[in-house]
Amino acid sequence: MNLKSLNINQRKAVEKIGGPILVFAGAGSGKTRVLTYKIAYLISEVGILPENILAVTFTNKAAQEMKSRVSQLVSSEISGISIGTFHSISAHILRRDINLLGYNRDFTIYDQQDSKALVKNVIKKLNLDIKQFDPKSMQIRISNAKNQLHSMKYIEDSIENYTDKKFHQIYSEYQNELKLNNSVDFDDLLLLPIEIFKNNPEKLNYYQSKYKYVLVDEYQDTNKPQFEFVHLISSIHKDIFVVGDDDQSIYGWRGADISNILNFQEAFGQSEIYKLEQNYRSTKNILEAAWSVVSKNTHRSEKKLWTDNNDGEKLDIIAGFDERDEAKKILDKIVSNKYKLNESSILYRTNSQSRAIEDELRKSGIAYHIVGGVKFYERKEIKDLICYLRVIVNSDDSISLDRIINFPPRGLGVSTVSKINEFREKNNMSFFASIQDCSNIGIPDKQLNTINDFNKLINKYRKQSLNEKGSQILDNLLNDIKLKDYYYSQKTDEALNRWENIQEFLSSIVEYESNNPNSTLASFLEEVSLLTDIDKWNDSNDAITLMTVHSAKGLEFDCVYISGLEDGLFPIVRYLEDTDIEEERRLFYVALTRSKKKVVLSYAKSRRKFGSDPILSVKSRFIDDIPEDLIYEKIVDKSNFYNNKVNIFSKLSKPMNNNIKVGNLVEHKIFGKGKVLYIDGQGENSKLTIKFYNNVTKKLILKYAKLKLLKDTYEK
DNA sequence: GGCGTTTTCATTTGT
DNA sequence: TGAAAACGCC
Repeated sequence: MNLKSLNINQRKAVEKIGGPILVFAGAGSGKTRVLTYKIAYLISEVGILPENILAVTFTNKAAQEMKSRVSQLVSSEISGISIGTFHSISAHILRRDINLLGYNRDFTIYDQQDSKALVKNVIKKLNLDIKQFDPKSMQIRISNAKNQLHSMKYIEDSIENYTDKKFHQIYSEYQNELKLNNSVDFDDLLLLPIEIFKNNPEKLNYYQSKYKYVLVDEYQDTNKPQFEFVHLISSIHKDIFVVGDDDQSIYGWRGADISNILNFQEAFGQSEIYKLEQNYRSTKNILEAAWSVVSKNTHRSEKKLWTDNNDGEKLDIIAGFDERDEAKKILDKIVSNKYKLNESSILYRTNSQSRAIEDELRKSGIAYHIVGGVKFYERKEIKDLICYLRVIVNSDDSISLDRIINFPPRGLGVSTVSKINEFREKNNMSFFASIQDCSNIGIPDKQLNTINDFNKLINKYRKQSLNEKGSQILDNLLNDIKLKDYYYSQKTDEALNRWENIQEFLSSIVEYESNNPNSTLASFLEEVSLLTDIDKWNDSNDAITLMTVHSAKGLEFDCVYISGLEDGLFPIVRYLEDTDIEEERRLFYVALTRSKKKVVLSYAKSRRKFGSDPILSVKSRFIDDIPEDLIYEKIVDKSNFYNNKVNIFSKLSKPMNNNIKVGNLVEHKIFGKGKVLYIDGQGENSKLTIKFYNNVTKKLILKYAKLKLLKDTYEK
């Protein structure tokens, strides 16, 4: 095999066989190339069969690309190879073996919305106050516990107060309910295979000998369960090859554990480490800017990217008066630039920032596509149909059943449903099982008849699903439940639009079936829950791409616009305590290193948050970290327009009665004394985050809060 | 008891 | 801005 196109370190990493290998691969250093060549080398030079290789990528799209590149290199059939994300690989293992844990193979995969709904049901079932135990934060806490591999026993042992105690109850009941529903959440997808391996040595043994060589991409973003998974599979043969870059670790909030990569050697034993430090992607100026940011971090492995590329263009900085003006100025840049639209991307920290930019793009007629945000399959009208399909495949799935039992409205409201729920809780049975036989629990005849009709409908489709295609089932179902009439009768644009989306959904399942001839309805549902926007994205259309920095990981563009560079937004701050500034810096580093040729940084001097009055903002400290000599042009708003607006602001700000700063001790009429943790914006509209002495944290608008400043000293 | 309408309230990032 | 909860009408 010809390895001439690899540099010396890349080549060493590819040719080294036997034992654990860690490749530190900086941004743009040819990481994908190394992985692709490594797999091809294993197949064509070492003689390992494709079906004995497990390669884990970060997105499904990356998996597809890697597969097709490898097959080009080896010129032989590789369809037996396992390439995919942790979640899709785990899902496949569970489809085969989940019965060992007492679930059945038709299990549903719950997204966070479903999980939250289940947590909420559990809280209600345990008669706890929904205000005191917020379903969303309980769900996050459960997810964190799972990502930390905390066992139920551990959680029980570390109960310190009432909240902990109730949390333990909620978590444990949540897990019971999941099983009763024959459903798994995203975290279970990773945890259950590990449980299978631990309880069934012969299964572990099977996968250990099936996957003789294990490769992991983006290793810096693996969490504890993912580590455990690959560690178990490779623990005998130790043939594991991981690639990553600690500087690009941006998923700490999701449990990604940077020590996985930093402690690789300790975990896997005697191993080889290679460093790829030559960057082939970006100009010197971009790399230097990126370096000036990330080198401020203290927790990182020592390395510095370099490049043979030329200096290239310097960076531009744009400041808009507000988010709309920022967007307009970005558009001006896009128009005057020489870079192609499909080689350009506008990045932001939060999805909500896309709106202002989208509006301006639409006005000026520039083509764009947007990745992320509210996903297609999460739209209400689509999710409703998915829930029908889920119930048809897995009738134990109560969360989905709950969603469709009265959609479209058929006269089964809250009181009927809660009667059924009481009944099923008493008998610890699934929702569907309880509607089979609920004639003696005080439901009026009218509703009872409706339930029977609904029951017949579902059973009809359960039978159909055994030999009909999913697309056919969906088509029949749409007619049966008269959805078209339902939406058309509303006579609103929104309803018509929803019906159009449903048509699109129908064609997506048709397309899926033609691409996957042996597919089932269950496999379609699995794909739907694991596929992300980025997996479907392609840059072939002549359109600019809008997405979050997180979504842009692994991608590259000629020209990258990084917008919303304001303190508090990027780096983002909620509560001072839980902001990981180093991770924010890495995120900015990832954003910069997406660019090959040109970087444009932008911020707005004021910004509206969900339609409210504008709040003055301050330019990001990250901009100040970049040396002046790397900046070409600063387009700062000096127009009268801006100055006028500023005057308006200063007028508004006049009645400001005090100068409250972060760290000050203040007193509120109702909440009492507290410490100012964070101030969002400036002037009387600024929003203060205050932690009061009763341990309650509140966000208050300065002009309404009527705070008394008690102590004007900074506390650490 | 169901269902449409009004009000509230919350926003990082995503498999 | 948009979804979920609370409200109030049939």
